[in-house]
Amino acid sequence: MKEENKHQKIIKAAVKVFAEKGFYNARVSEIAKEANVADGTIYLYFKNKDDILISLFEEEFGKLVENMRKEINKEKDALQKIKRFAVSHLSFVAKQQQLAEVFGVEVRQSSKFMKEYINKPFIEYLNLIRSVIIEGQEAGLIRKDLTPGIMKRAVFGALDEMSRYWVLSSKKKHSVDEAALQISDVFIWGMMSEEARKNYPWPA
Amino acid sequence: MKEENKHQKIIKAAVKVFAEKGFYNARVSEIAKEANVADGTIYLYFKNKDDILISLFEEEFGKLVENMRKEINKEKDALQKIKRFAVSHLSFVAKQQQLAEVFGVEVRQSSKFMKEYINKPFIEYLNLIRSVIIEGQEAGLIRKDLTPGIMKRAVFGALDEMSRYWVLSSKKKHSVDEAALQISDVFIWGMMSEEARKNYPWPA
Amino acid sequence: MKEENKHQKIIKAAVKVFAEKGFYNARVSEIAKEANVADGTIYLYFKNKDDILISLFEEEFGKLVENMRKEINKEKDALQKIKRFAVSHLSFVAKQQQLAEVFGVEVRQSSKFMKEYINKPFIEYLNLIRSVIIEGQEAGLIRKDLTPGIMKRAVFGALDEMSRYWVLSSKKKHSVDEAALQISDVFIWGMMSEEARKNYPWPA
Amino acid sequence: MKEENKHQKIIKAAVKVFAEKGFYNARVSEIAKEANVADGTIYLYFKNKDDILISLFEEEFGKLVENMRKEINKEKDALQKIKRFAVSHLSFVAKQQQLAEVFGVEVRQSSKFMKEYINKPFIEYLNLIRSVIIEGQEAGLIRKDLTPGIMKRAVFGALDEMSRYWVLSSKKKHSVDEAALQISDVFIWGMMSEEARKNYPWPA
DNA sequence: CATGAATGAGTCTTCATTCAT
DNA sequence: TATGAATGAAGACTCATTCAT
Repeated sequence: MKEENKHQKIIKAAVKVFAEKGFYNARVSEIAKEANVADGTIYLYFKNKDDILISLFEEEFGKLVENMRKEINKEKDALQKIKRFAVSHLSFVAKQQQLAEVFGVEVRQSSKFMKEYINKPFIEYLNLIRSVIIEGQEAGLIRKDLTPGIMKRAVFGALDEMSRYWVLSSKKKHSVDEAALQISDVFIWGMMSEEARKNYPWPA
Repeated sequence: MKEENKHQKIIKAAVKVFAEKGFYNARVSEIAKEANVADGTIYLYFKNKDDILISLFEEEFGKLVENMRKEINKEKDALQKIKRFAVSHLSFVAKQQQLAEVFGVEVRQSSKFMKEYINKPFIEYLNLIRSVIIEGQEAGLIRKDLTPGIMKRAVFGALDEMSRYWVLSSKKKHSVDEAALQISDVFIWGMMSEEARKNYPWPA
Repeated sequence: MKEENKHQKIIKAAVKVFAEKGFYNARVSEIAKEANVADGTIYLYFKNKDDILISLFEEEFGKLVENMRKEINKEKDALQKIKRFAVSHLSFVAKQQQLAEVFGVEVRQSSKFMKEYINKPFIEYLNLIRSVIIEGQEAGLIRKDLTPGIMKRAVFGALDEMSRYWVLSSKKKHSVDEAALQISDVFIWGMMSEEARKNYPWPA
Repeated sequence: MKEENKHQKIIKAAVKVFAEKGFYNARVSEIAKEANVADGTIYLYFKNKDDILISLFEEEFGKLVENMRKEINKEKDALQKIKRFAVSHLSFVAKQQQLAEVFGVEVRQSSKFMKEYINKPFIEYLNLIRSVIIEGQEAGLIRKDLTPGIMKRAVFGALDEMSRYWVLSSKKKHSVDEAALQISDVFIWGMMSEEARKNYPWPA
């Protein structure tokens, strides 16, 4: 039982340190210490500091995407899927604060070079929402005048801004669940087509 | 007038360089070159590199807040104010891409220390939305079950994510105006109270 | 009188440190200390450690070539020029031990990449001998069956090996002058054409 | 016989890697890979990286000395021995390029500490020439005014510079044999005593 | 006020060497 | 003996900041 996989140990340590300090203020040596390995060991598993962040994204964001895909498929109805997305997203944030913090910050700030690698899984994540919206439009539940590419960003942005607040503030005035419900509710009623509004079973 | 205020010149240069490289990859010497001053001159006007970003925020974000306050006050109705906010916000992004990019990225990534200074004007900006929502709730236009503190973040987040896309992507598939309208429309219909929905003059 | 040119100061310090430790065992920080500048200052004048060595070669070896060109032109006769070359070469070695040591060692060992830059002035130096030999052959003083490209290396190699011994050994059994005379004498008599041997004024 | 002595396997691999990269740019792990052993195995056979080079010298240069001793003893006459030395030396270089490259470079560049060990066999090699010269002087074939300690270096240096060129250049304009003959010829005629010159059977 | 050459603390990264298996 | 994952000391280089002019 040699110890848990070292690659994982380092990723986990990096999440912690990146969350605390941000990528640029994180020291490789601190990640090493956090992971209980020597500095040099990091470089047996990662090409360089950038590569730690990139790998972290590919692997962890990948898991997140897969997980979310399963979550929303538990719902039949596109509008319910949006609600489920909101709840799952914020629940992930609540459970994995540090990881969420890293995702939230680094998706935005990393250098142009890294963005290329980092955005791939992120776009996939966004496109989960896009698919749901298209599905809803085809089913007549969602207004057809709304551009899915705009809406996916609106929905994600609303949730993400909320989670950023939640993650950073120590106060946590609003419970995450409550936020998820309010936000998804507004989007559902805002995007719902005229006819769906008549037939849709209350409450959203 | 050639000898424009040097403080301003440096801020302007910093906006450009921060937008291009991000704060951590920006070199003070590059800002100096862009501003046509010597490296040392920067330190006559700013305490250090952090201080450039902080000042930039305080001053430029301050202007933005003031401007937005005027903009939304051109509308009487809270729902229209929200639409105006969306349009003005994205129009600012379109006109001042670099500044918007700096705002968008650095609000999130800057070190905990700086965040304190940077968040102040940002919170003010968010609270413009909050006030509008409260105003709308008091006027019976907006559902009272929605928490203004959540909704301000939802609205801002939706717009911000959109603008981030717009700023970074070179494709610009969706016109900013179109995005502003769709997003505000969804929020308006989503947040509108039952009774307002009956009386509210079409279109939103 | 701000202090002597810093570029020169660093080169001079590098010669000393490279001579003592060799390029690979030389520490940039030691060169800096020897030159009485900060570590970072080195990088204002040189791209990197390699560049110090390359510049050193280009500049100092360049001077050496020019100097030697003048020296041998003081003689009319190709055979005398060879003697003059030998004497001047070893006299340079004696006067500039450290520089000679760096030249001698690094011409050979530097990485293939640097060799490109380092060999240029070295080849020029070798070709001074080549020209003299060709000149001697044309004047009928030197055997025509000898390939100048081979002989230039033989003459240089003989002197260089001698100087290496002289520079490294602390004993210095043989005076440099004596060595220069013996070596050039052997080459002169060995390369001299049959007819020159009859007419050539004694001693060589 | 597959399981060749591992010590030998490592030396052989080191020759290849040192020749390609030079001692300082050679990686122990690369030698290990080339030798098909684990990194750690190297340290079962050698104290450290330095020790690989030192052993390599002692063993391989030792062989070279022995071999050369036999070669020159095939000739009776000191002048012929010099020719034989030249031809054998360059023929060795041609046949064992990599080893020659390592010898040529590392004799010069290795750190002062290693030089001690490395020079021993090298001095022995040089002294083969010295003995021949003394023998020639005693036999009246070689001028008595020449210092054997100088001449041994001149002869070796001339050949070595030639071989360095031959090993490094890809062009190989001059055949090695031709070079050996020209160089030894010049030395023979240059060192030959007056009286030998009258009686010595042509051609040299 | 302005300059920009100089500083040197701070970090990533490499790689010879070790040691548990 | 043999392995090769792990170590951590060491060094090149960067860049925010200072200060003599």
